[in-house]
Amino acid sequence: MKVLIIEDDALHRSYLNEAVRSALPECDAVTESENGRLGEVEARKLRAEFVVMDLQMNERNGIEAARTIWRERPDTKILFWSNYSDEAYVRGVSRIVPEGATYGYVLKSTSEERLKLALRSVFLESQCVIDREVRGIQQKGMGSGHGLSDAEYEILVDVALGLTDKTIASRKKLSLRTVQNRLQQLYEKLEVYQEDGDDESRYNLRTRAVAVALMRRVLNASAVERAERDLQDDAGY
Amino acid sequence: MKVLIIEDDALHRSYLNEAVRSALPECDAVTESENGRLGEVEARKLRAEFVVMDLQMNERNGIEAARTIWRERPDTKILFWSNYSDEAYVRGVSRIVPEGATYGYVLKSTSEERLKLALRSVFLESQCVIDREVRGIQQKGMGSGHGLSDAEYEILVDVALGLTDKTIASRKKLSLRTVQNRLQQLYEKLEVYQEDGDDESRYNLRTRAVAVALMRRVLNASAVERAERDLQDDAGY
DNA sequence: GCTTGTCCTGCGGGAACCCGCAAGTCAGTG
DNA sequence: CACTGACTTGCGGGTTCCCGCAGGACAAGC
Repeated sequence: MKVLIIEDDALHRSYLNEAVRSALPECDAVTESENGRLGEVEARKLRAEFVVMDLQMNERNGIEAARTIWRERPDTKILFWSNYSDEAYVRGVSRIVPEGATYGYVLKSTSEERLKLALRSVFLESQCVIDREVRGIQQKGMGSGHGLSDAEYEILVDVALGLTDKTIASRKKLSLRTVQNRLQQLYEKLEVYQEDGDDESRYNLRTRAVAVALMRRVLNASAVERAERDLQDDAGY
Repeated sequence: MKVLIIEDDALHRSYLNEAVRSALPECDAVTESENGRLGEVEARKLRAEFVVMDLQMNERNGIEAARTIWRERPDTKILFWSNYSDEAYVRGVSRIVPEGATYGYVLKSTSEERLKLALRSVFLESQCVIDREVRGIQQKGMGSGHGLSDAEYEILVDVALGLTDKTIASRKKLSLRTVQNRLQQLYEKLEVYQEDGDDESRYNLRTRAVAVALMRRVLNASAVERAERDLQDDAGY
């Protein structure tokens, strides 16, 4: 049994290494990669079945790395080990996990015990392990609360990229008015409405929406970057 | 000599603690705080003269914490120890360092030797130590390159907050046209211009600008949050 | 069948935005 | 002094955005 670790922080990497060795005595080889890009090639080379990785990495984001790893080998078992339970990350992960794949998502703040437990559950028992806090975020997105629906999230991303209504419409094959309708739903969800009080302190709803999304951690820079790359791919087909 | 450590990652915290003790034998007390908010009160309580802190923290960002610490005691010596050299952080720090204060900025990726060296230089010799990589970012901002001037940066932040031209104008005591002029400078600097090719793939310049700024790491979520708080303070004076 | 709810679409207008043109201020320089 | 360059302001118009109103498509339920 071989395990691949992808993590750009040296301290965390060695901590993970130790945790893996101690939690999985049946593991006879642990390989380390320092970022997403290297991790991808390493995974390909090793034909890795078991991966534990960070999400926020400089060179290449964990989500992108996981996406290509899973694309090449959908039955890879991946345990995400992240600092944050931001909606942007959680949503990013659930967007790319293939049908029936097993994975885990634990926070770096959890105890060593739980980390080891998660390693065993995910790798040996093929059981999905999601930190309760992360779970909460996930539910909120789906539930009736002030979470965004998929349609709303997609338009949010397009707006955050800086596209015009018209461009979004043609990309998504919708009429202009429909796009604008969804935008209005988005504005309601994000509570970006003008306090009808005095004249001052009015917002540009469009940019205000992305500001609020950023502050609520619904969106983050890497989500925008991923979307940007998809956009470029689209354009230069 | 007492040193205060503010860092929310447990591993990094204990690593720092060890580094401080070994680099500064004259240090007889090391205190740890797990986030910016707690760090502020601890600094006040201890009347700390020597602080080493992370920048990116959940509860309260390092920049905000440093700002209040320096406001109460401008001669505090602070060593920032961060994962990133993003322009947003670097600019955020240089914005708040008081006249004549001594501080340092080293990346977490540097070797233990250099960290210890920085600790001694900043705390004992009152010498500013800035990682060469960080230095590079700093220069780029000032220099003639495609860095943003202060005026441009400020308007970028206001736009990213979602304010309208008119609101920005009245806040900054400028005419509407001036604001729009600065916006155009900003668009040039960020190279946000329509490829005059076909009709499709046009951008909404305003939101596109913040997208580009995010991707270039000129801006990040915490910068927006700081600005938002300042804005609220302004409004509810 | 009728109703109710949800989603897409068109029209139209008022506001905001993007931006070229021109004129004015103010500093520094020959 | 005139001249250049950087910054500010006003005007005007073409475009995009925000959004109310109204109509149509489709599914679910009394």
